[in-house]
Amino acid sequence: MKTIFESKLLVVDDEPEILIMVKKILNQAGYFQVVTAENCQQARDFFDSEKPQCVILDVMLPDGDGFSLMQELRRKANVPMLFLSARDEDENRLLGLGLGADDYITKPFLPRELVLRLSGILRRVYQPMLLQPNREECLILGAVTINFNSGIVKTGAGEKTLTAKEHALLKKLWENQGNIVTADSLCRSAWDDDLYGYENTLMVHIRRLREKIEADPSKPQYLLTIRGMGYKLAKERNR
Amino acid sequence: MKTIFESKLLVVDDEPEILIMVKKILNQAGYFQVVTAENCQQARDFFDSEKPQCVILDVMLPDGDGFSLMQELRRKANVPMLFLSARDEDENRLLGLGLGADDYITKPFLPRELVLRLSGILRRVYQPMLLQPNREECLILGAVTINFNSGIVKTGAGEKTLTAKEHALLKKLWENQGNIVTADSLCRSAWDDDLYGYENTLMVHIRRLREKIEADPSKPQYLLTIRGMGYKLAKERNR
DNA sequence: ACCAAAATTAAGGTAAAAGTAAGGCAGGCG
DNA sequence: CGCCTGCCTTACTTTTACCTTAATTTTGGT
Repeated sequence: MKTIFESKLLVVDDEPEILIMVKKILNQAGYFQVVTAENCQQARDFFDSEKPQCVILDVMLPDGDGFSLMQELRRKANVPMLFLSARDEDENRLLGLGLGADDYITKPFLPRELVLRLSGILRRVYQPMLLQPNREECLILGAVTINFNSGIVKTGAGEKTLTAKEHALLKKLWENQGNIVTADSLCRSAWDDDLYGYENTLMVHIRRLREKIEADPSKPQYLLTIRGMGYKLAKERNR
Repeated sequence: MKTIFESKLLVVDDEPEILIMVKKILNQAGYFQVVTAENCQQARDFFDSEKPQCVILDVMLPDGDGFSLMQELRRKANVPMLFLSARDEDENRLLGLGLGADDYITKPFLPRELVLRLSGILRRVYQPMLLQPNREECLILGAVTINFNSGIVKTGAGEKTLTAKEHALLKKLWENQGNIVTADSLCRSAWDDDLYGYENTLMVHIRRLREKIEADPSKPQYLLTIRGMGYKLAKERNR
């Protein structure tokens, strides 16, 4: 299962500063891979080529209006769409919601609110059945059990505790279990800003993780290296 | 599956006039069967007996707060929950959304907006199958399945893993499945700059790919050579 | 039958990743 | 306030998996 955390997200707005701001907010949240467009035409092109899992769009665009664009894009793929609007006009808000927008956010908005509303929608849309807040967040790999709530790794031998970085990295891998996760993507989810020289830092952390979850860290069975591509948390015991 | 039109909806608020108003609005909209509660205890009882498909609740309740109530109810059944709040306080809104509320509406609100937001959420939650989220990037060739997310090739015999170059080449071929792809075009998509003496390097990689996806690499059925032109990934099994 | 294009094979090179150890920094505690 | 402890980062060496090269063989079209 893919998670919302690899979601590609298309943001359409004609104000560059808004694009930059939204992109920054969402990159910090680390959940989304953001693509931006400044007008309807760009949006159409990106929508076709990038196949985003969600769209945020302004009501006013230089070459058309957001309402029509939403309807047009929705015909191609029914992904969630959120409006961003400069003015808080009741009429527009009702129109947007009436046309099936998943939310309607007014500028200026709180960065965190944007992230929360967005992840709420994505969570509902893409994992509707899985939603069990407070569920025990456990990853089971053969004889090893990792509890993300407590950060404890239980092996046959005994218990170990995950450090903050290990926790973040392993969670990201878990969220994409079975799929290849790039080093870049891992770093972005575990570090706030860019990590210089991360090539190695990441590896050291991977190594520590392996020491905690693998029987033989030199011959990993779960946390696998995909040379030239990234890392992967195997779904099943490997071999 | 139940449609949204038969949805039972639990509204929890301690102000009777709000309850009456919401009930009236929603009954007029005609979509919902509304059940009301004035405090946490009633809400719990109704929740258990009526099993509503959605809950709207106030933040302030006489015998507890809406946040805790939401978490408690959600543990029982993961239905969408919306907050209604008297004051528009950023902090509370962020808290509510952060705890997983599906929306947070401030009093006073537009009747129509409540209906629209509610039906939007219900539509998303209860008809999620309309979406095709993150479709699995899979190529199926007869008995062989290639998953590009995990980089795994599954055959009747077992599983093999694609290397970075193989991954890039096969993806390019897949994108042009059924059409001839020139050697040059393949190289450009798998290598950064020009590859000198690639004629052969490419062939070696093609060979390796065939070993992974073909039953008999010497008699390819899918990854075909078009002499003098390039390669082609067959759409159907080639005799 | 001839020739060019493509396939095959195996060996060697190389960059990516692993491994190791030491230094640095922050948070907790006396 | 300063020491201590644990975690994170850096720098460097070693290993290895993948890629490339090169030399030979096979194939298919004319």
